[in-house]
Amino acid sequence: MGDVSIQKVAELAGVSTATVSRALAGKQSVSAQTREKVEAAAKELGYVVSATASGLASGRTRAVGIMLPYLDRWFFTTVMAGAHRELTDAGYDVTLYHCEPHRLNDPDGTANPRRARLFEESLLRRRVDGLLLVTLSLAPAERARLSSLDKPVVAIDRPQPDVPTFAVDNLAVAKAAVSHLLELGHRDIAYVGGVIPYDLDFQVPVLRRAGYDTAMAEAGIPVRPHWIEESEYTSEGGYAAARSILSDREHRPTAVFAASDEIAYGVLMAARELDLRVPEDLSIIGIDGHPTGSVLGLTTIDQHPAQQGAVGARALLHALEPEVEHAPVPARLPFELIARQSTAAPRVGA
Amino acid sequence: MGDVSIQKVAELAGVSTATVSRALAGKQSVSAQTREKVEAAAKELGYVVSATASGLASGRTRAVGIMLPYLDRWFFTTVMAGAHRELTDAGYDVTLYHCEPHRLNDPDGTANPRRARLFEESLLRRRVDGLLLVTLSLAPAERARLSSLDKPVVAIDRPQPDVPTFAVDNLAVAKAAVSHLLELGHRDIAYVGGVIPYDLDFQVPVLRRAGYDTAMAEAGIPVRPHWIEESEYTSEGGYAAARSILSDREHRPTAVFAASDEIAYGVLMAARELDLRVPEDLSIIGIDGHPTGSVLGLTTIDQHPAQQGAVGARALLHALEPEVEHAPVPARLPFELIARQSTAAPRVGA
DNA sequence: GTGAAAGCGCTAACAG
DNA sequence: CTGTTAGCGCTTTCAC
Repeated sequence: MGDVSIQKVAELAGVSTATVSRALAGKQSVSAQTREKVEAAAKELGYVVSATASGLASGRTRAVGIMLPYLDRWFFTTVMAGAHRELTDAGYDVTLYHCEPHRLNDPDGTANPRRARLFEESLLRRRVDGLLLVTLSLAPAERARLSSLDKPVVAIDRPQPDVPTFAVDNLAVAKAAVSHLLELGHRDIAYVGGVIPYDLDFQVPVLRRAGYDTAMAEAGIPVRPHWIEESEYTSEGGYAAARSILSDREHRPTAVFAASDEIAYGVLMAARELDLRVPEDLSIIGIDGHPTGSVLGLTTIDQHPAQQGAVGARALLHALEPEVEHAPVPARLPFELIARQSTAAPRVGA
Repeated sequence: MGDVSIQKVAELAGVSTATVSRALAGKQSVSAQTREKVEAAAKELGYVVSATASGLASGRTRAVGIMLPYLDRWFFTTVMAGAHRELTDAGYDVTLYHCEPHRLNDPDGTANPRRARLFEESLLRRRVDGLLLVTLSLAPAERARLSSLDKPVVAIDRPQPDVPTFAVDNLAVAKAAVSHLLELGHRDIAYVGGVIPYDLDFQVPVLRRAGYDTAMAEAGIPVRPHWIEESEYTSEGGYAAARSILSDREHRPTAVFAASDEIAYGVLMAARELDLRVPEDLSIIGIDGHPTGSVLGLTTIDQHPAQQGAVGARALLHALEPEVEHAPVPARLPFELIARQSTAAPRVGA
């Protein structure tokens, strides 16, 4: 096992290796009868084509790379899982590239040897036919490397110059979150979100913040600077930011819009520590659709990350196999308000 | 770029392709002078060896596979992240295999086409030099397939016959959790844990449960059957189980040992809904070291999953390159009690 | 529709 | 220490 070559299959089927190759690749130019013989022989011998040999001869590896800034964070791995399924269902193997996030003090990522090695070595080994970039910001030199590879690339969640990108409308997502609070009757709404080290171009934070600003402006509500707090995308960050916002008893908001569910968890805990009841004293809404939110009762906007991954994967498959019919790729990714117990109308006179 | 072959490097360096190959592979049998020339030429041309060509010629792909039952759950992806870093630092690429968990009604996994395809196709393409199994239970036929591959395999967190396995001492982990509660003075301790679909052999649940039983027995405390509740390893499962245990006001425990942090979150919420204060009315301890626990104030036993992944990866590297000196592999994986706010001494007369 | 033959780009003896 | 020579196992013209 593992030592069954195409040669053996050819002998057993009584045809040439060329024909075995064609038959097993599903090429049209093989008679039904021959195809059957070949398939039977392959099955009997337990033959499966060698990835390396096939790759060398054809120039196609039947593998794609998924590149992520974090390998252990829910949002990213959920996108990855969605993409992985789509890709493996289409017969591709998946190679995982960890592109460590930029540091703010190293915007080019050039000072990060792992990141440099990824672009200067790993990718150049040409182990994959295409690449899926998840929430990544690339430096110009890195983009140049990618395009020198001359392979299809698709980005998810963060636009890249010259790369087809699929993302939810982050502005609309943020506006929807704030609108939910406004419709409940809130006017004093704080925002916690913001700075992420990997976020070189600050796309998502900027858009979410912009959605907040826009929705508030449209509602004719002036925003108190004190109500806007920066936070990393973690519970700890949200906690610290919320402590700051909520500690001013005079001008305490009645609601908080957190730019992620993880941040919202931190806000939830800060509120509890300050003996603020949720939602009676404070409404909280997050963004993402993180599973723990269901048991914490967090209202959120689910952006269906697995589906985002699947959509990106499908787009890549289209590029990889233009001739094959693939499931269609939606242009706009959907999101969905999930109202739970952390939001309600503000108490009158609060 | 991407079209730079070893030939070009050889010409530029004025040596044969064989020498280029040797020099770049770091073989000893190359003069320092030649090596420098070759490296300079390779660098100038931006040459990186082709993974497929090298793999076909040498029989070694310089890639390893990581196989996981879940691609979107914190514990598994954190193990994966730890392994990934170790592997890429050693120059290997990582291919990700998703081995969908067994269903209880399909213990062999034979009715799952994706899983079948993984073992009957993907792995047989021999894209990787070795395999890391994370928390996986394999059917006999699947194990047979693996060993027919004749490649090194290392398992993490769940023993496989004939496969070197690295895992924390789950019995000791569970005993440590219960001991923590006992030392605080609790005697009425409930257990929530248990059934997982993928857990064919029920290793982890069984061991954690056994740890609970043992610790309780050693303390001479009889266990109330009502205090043992099965749960999936999710917040929802923990919530449901806790509602059941805590609803009996007569025989309510003063502490709950949850077999995972996610379960513990559910217990936390159930307690809150029943107006039980934590830890005054109820102490809760989980297992894992999940990050949200820090902000929720959950006492837990951190089992350092990233480190588990790293250790497994290192063991695999040892097997892959016996000649190379690798970082040592600890025999026993460490764990650590992290006491936070969810545990305290029971109230007197509670 | 099928076979023969020529590589794909590299590595690994084998000489020297 | 280095070059020559065979392949690795498959795919793909090019004939027929």
